[in-house]
Amino acid sequence: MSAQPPNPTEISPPLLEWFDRTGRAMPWRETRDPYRIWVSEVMLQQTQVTAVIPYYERFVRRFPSVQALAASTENEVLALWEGLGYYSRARNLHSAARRIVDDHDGLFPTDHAQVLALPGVGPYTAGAVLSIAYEQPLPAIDGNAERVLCRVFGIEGDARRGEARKTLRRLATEAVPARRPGDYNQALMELGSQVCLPDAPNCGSCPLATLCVAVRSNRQHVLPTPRQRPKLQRCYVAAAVLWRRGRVLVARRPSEGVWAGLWELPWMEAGSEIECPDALVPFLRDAFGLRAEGLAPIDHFSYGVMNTRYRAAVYETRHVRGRARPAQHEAVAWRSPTELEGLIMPAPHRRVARRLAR
DNA sequence: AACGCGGGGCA
DNA sequence: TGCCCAGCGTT
Repeated sequence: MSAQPPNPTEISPPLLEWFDRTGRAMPWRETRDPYRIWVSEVMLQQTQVTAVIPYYERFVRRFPSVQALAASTENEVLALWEGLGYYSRARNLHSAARRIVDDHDGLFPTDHAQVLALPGVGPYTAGAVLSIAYEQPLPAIDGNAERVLCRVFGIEGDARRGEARKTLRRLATEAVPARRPGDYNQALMELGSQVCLPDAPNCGSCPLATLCVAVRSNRQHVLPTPRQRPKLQRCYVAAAVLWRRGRVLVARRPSEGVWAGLWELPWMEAGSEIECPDALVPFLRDAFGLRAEGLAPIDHFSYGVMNTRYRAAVYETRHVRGRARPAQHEAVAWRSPTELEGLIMPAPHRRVARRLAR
């Protein structure tokens, strides 16, 4: 009962027509400047459009050109990135800007291989920037576009691996039109995010419905084939708010690994639900050389990162003795809740800091 | 509170 | 190819 997949060249005309009619206005759609397109594409990685817009506007106002970005310090860039998360994106953006100035005369490269060689730029970002800014007919397959293509062409199997992956890439490449490839790529992603939704696709208003294998075989809900996902891990953490003269202890993480170089509250991981702060006391002694007493619970919340679900408990005390000396951190500091605003902190720690400032 | 998702670096 | 990185919007 398999419907015939469409010819890849049939996709772009109805899609572009739909995009011209319904495409949303976005600040980075007002420009053909490859630098701005690039900044927007990096910000849009794992972050939604509405969250990106204010960050994008602030960023290009502060750094209007690749030269301005390259001339700044990494810390300035991270400060503007604060709140967007996944800070390696900002570090890569900054280091790539320096490379563009040093090696490419300050012009965003037009050569595909040179673009792919920039830190933080992979197949998606390279295709997006080169197609949108330079009209190069390259595909830009993000998660939304992948879902649309799997449904339209009826691609079975995990599209990230094996035969399905090859098929997807071949058809995606053939489907990119020579004219308006950048608009086509944006249209495909926008269709995925606005119409071809994961759970409840709105096929009635989809410009590709008549071509779509999934629609014609009524398999919208089984395509794309779900990926195998590892089982969810659960973790427990306890964080400490240590007060001294109206300030709390924060520590700067090492420059490698998770949350590299960011400031955080003292915290530890535990194998099971933490019922009492007893485990924190020896931890604070070992990691900071501090003797804490009277830790009392003030907050708890949960957050997830990919495959792990964390349950966090926050304890505070004013009874801390000793001079803080970090064993695993690069630095420690005592900061008032207001001063914490100026530090770059990971999302869960920022949450606690904001609570202290209220 | 549970759930589901993404793109790039790197060995 | 498989792990690492380490957040948020939706339900």
